[in-house]
Amino acid sequence: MFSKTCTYAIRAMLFIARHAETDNKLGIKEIAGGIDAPEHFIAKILQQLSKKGLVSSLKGPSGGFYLDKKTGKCTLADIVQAVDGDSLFTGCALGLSHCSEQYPCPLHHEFKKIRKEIHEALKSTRLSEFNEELLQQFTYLKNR
Amino acid sequence: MFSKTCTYAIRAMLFIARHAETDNKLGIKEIAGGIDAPEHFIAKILQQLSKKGLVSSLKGPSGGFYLDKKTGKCTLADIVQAVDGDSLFTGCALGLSHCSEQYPCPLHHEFKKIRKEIHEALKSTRLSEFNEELLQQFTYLKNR
DNA sequence: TAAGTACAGGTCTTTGAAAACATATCATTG
DNA sequence: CAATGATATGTTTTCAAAGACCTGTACTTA
Repeated sequence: MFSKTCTYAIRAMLFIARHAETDNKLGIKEIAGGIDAPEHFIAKILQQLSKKGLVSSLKGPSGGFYLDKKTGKCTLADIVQAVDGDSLFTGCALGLSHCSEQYPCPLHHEFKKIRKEIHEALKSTRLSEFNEELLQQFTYLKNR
Repeated sequence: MFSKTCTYAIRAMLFIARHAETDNKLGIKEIAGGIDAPEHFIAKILQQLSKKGLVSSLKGPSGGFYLDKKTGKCTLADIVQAVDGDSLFTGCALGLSHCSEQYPCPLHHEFKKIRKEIHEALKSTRLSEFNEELLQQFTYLKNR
């Protein structure tokens, strides 16, 4: 469903949401260790997200990544779009470039609804909400 | 959503369903030309599907690929599973190996419903049905 | 208080593996 | 034998991953 890069991005952001605040920033090593992801790869992804304003960061000693009031409000849809683009939400399931309402591919109408549901689900989920939810129920981000 | 191989497979099978019958078999060249796919690549995919019994084929002069009563009944879900496996239907959205009902990832419950819908949509669509539908409405399989 | 220095994110380049695509050869059948 | 699917192997492209190096921040210290 998502690209590997995208799943790492989501997991990293969820990890940050759970552990980091303005006065408690997380280093790349901590994040990579916390979600079992390659360090350099997660660094690259987070810098990409930071550039687009989805996560806050600070250089220097005791620096790191964190969420403030602004960045904490970003949705999972924002993350997916920043990493994978919006092909998941708008592209043709069969990869046909000219597929449209007027000239639909055989799967067009079936998948239009499903795509919308996926988009809605991701749009309605803010990182700030996960923060509490994650503390309550048992949800893992590690892969081993 | 699907891999590139998978979209080619679906398009090829839809093309066969529309044009081929037991007494009118389609060669690889015709199929490749009909859906704008690389010839040898589509051959490999169809042989894979043929091996798994999703499409009928015959060697020799005036041979080719076609659908009979048995193969015509296969669903789009069969094709997707044969090519991409069933990771799309069962795998974790975040790629977590231990994600389960008991230890769900943060997206588990949201996506369980969506996955099921995708599976249902693909399962309920038989190639034989598309045959008529395609003849009625204007649906393209080419990409240029 | 202003250089110096260590720390941590940011950028760019290179490597490695896998997916996508192509070529050549073999096997089957009318 | 000729047409056509089956198989095996090779090439290209893409993307995940790693490495080396740059830039900004904050603390130290004379």
